[in-house]
Amino acid sequence: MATRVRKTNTEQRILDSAAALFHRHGLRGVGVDQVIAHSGVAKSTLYAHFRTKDDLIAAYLRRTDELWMGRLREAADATGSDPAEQLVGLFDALPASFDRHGFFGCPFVSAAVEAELDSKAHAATVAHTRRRQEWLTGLAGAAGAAQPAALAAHLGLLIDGALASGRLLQDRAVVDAARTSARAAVLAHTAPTTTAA
Amino acid sequence: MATRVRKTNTEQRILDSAAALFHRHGLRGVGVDQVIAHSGVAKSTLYAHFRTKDDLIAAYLRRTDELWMGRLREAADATGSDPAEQLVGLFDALPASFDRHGFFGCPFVSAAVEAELDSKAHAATVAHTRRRQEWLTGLAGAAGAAQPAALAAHLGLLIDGALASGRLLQDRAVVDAARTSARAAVLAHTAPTTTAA
DNA sequence: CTATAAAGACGGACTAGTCTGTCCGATTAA
DNA sequence: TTAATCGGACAGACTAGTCCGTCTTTATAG
Repeated sequence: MATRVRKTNTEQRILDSAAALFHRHGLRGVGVDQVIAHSGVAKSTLYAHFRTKDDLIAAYLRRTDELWMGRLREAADATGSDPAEQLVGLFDALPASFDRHGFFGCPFVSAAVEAELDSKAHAATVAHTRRRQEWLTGLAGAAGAAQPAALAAHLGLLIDGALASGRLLQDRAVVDAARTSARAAVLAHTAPTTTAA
Repeated sequence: MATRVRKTNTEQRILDSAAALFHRHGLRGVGVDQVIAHSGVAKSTLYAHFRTKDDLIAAYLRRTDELWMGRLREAADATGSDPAEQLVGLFDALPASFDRHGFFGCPFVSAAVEAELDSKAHAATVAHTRRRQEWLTGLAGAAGAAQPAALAAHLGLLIDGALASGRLLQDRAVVDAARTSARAAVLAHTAPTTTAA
């Protein structure tokens, strides 16, 4: 028990440092030496918990996926029980992410840029994207969209765009633009009479 | 003259290789040795033309900026002379980019992820983003938008989102979604009666 | 209460390879 | 002659990952 607790603490400490560093400087921009220096952990300890740097990155991305999806769900739920409203409300999670981590964009877009196609890191970004799109597709279906997957793809584009463009423009106002587009897209896809792409 | 031509040829050859490699594997994922191997140029020649790797990256990004802006302008002009139509038509340049280079996303988003804040590469991404937004803002003003800069930011978000999300989802259908949103945004911003964010 | 054993973490040297950037002599062409 | 290029050796810094001896904490047995 006690050992289990300590072990968890160390792993979390490593992952906390990894998250902070990877998010700011990118995956390839951070060496394991920087991670151990930031976390105050011995190199051998890091490698006792993570077999390779790729494994460490994958673990960081998995934890980020959980955090990220949790915030999206929270923001969606906070708007009530109407799925159509939730699809718009989830965008409230974005500015909070800006404040928390700085204007450094979406960790998964960054990872997609930097990870090799055969790495566990790349697999983790694919898994996250799929999870997110499945969730969005489910909500879109509940909202009565004629083509739930198409609406989900549209909303995914708006989420990724808000983070990518927000980083390039260094301006969080793009989040409002994304929400405006999201509302229009949800309306167009759930309109009973008119059919929209 | 002849020397000027040869020099230009060599430089172009290096930049061609750099563009192909950087676009596929990222800035940090490509070493100068790979660039010289791909271009068939001696290392000393590369360093005769570009003082550092950062300079090479910045030159690559400047050339990409010109290419990129050129394609956007072409696609916009191809739709006619109505600025509002042009703002939607420029999205036709996006799928062509997918076909040409593969699903590797926006070079400037990638560069923003990988470049250090004090590098020339980062400065080049900022310059490109600014150029693009100024052009969009001008078009938005000509189209009669109440808040040209806001509409431009909205369209920038859709462009970046289409490329970022297109890469994550590996699906070019997002471009259509982006264009749909763009049309709605242009209409909302240029509607004489209703004021939209 | 004490002795012992196990587990986890520490510190840092070390290997082996990659990276950017420099330098020099030979080659080619105007 | 002069300018551009080539080919490759080279330095120095950085990289991921291994290994080993030591320390501290905790659990257990007597």
